[in-house]
Amino acid sequence: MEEKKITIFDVAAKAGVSKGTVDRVLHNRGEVSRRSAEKVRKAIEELNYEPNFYASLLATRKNHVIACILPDIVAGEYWEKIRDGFVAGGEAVSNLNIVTRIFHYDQYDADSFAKACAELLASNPSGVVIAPLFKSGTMNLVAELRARDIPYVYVDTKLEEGDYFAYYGMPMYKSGYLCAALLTERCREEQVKDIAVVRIHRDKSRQSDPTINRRAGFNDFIDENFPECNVNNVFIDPAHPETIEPTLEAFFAKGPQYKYVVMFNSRIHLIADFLAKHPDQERRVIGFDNLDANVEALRQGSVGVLIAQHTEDQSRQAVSVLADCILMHKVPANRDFYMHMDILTRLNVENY
Amino acid sequence: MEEKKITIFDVAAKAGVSKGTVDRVLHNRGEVSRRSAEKVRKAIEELNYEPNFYASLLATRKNHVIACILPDIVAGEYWEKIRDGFVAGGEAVSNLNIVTRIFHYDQYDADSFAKACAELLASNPSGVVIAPLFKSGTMNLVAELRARDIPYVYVDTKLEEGDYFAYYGMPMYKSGYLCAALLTERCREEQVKDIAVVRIHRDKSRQSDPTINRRAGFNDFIDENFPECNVNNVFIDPAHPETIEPTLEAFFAKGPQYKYVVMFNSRIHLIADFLAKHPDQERRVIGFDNLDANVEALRQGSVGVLIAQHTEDQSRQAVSVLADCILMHKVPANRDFYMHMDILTRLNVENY
DNA sequence: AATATTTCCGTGTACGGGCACGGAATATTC
DNA sequence: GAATATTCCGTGCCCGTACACGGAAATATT
Repeated sequence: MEEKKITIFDVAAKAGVSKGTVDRVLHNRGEVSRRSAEKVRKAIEELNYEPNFYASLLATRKNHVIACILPDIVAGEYWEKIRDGFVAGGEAVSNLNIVTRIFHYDQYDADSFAKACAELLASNPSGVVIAPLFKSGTMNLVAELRARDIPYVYVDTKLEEGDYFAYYGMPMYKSGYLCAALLTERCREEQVKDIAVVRIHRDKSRQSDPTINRRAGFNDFIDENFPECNVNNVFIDPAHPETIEPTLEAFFAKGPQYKYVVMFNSRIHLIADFLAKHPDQERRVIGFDNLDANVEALRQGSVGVLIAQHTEDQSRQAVSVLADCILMHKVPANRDFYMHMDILTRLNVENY
Repeated sequence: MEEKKITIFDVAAKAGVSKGTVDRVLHNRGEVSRRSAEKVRKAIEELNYEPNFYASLLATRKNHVIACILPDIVAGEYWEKIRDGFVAGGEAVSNLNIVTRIFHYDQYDADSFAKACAELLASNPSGVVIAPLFKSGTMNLVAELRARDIPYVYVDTKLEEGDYFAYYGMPMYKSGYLCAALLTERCREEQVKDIAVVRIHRDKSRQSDPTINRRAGFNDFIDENFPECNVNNVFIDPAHPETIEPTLEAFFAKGPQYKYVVMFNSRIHLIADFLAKHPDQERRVIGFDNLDANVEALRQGSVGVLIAQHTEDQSRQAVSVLADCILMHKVPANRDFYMHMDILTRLNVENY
């Protein structure tokens, strides 16, 4: 319990060198003969020495930078939560001689991403958090980070490459599967005939659909359990808000009576007004993420369930895990962290 | 951004005294004249001085004790999670010259509680976490803590008194209400006629029922939405496991066909075997808390939904908030922290 | 062999605050 | 008014690490 704390002096004595030498070994500052370095490492090992965290903090004058690159923020939308989590994580480590910096890019402009990457690298970070949307740009970035031996953590989405330090995100396929299960739960097969999926109109040449796996999970569940069911898409364009209502109007008017309505991205709030105007006791509506507007729709009743995650935790923990790495060289046991999928209804949304 | 950090020397200089005096004022160690103390306080105020956290950690040799008093642990049951959270919280602050100690008591023996209290007080804690079951014993404890000016935090349950430092727990009434809503969701009134509530046989002279508010919330929802519905209780006695199955057997055999089964404590797993032996597609079973055995029952399908919380977080955060109080005199903005009620099904239990 | 370079490593001080110690100033006692 | 007690407060060392500095030893250069 009350073990004597091993200090750098103990190590120095055991290795037969001075504390300066031990320090040089500890920080790879060079200027140590191979023989001495070996003795020191052995002493550290045997004594099980670990530096006093706070003495280091006190003595060091350098600030580490943890940088984050993510899309421009639109108030109330998804990336704002990622940003908030990053900021919160930054506050938590601000006492530890760590500062955080954020670099934004336009999610529709690959060049802006490259530019943000350059700025990020210029800030000489000791760790990086990446919310990637552009694959090739991200490849370039991580290649450079790898070359500089800077650890990086993906949030939201990861690239399938081997060198990232950690990843935080939602299990997309499973979330779609869960969505379908919740949508149809306690329904017999014959009851579920038509499902309306509201999607975002997007230019496929520019970006891949980040919810594609979620959709796959959804469809698989439906195929397995309701093979007769039709899943019909309607596309809305948030860039032209005035077109949303007419589009929905037309879609819902002409088709069958849709009792099941889903959106796979975080923007179910975009159709909340429409749904509220056409109330239907029987209708089951499910969306994703606890954006304020979505929660409001949940409270109002136009949305029945939100599948949410503690989005902020992704980036908050990313900062935390990077800080641990930078300051104490800690490496997490497993590097893929999947967020829990929370089921939110009007009744349990309160303390979320 | 790069403001010069104010040190104790700056304060001393400004107040025209030595750092020793400033230090005495800072720690209320007395031996300072009213005049000097005033000057020092003024200087601190004006310079907006705050001590360097890590320097003080480095310099101090004293270990603070955070103590926890809670029932004996039965592996896999509720209090184990509270204990684990406390331990985890303790690890998180172990670098901060804080040690944690746990004192157990027999939840059926008020004397053992008093004894544990005495031991706890003898450990001279700087902060205390209390999982209270005995009201009057707890009153005695907190009276003493108050006299000694030791902050204490309730977890799980709180006493209605004014001086606790914080409280972490589940909103019991609401959780019962939510339970009823989930049990009956998407059902028409005429469908819900009979609900089976499985309860624990207990000696009322010894202990009050900790789930009483949850039951109230449940009943209120049912009364509001299904006024014709019968809620029937069956009592099982975990002290005599062999009696459980016959009891249930008899209850379920003679009554109506129960499609709705609920338990308000964390022990739904006790009836999972019975339910598995008498499968019923239509049956809806809801329990509380993500004990391993409960999660297993959820996976197997004998339980449909668990209303869970991050139980460990209660005690983990209790430690954290006490550490902040002890080391930095921080006081949380609001002292009642209600856990979020998570809805767990087979499909989303995985990363919980 | 004398000098210059490089490699290696010990010393000393800074970081900011806790606290023991003892001295000075003031108050109390006889 | 001297002796004693009490109150008050400054000094100095300690905590464990980082790093600048400069010196010694080893190696290279002439």
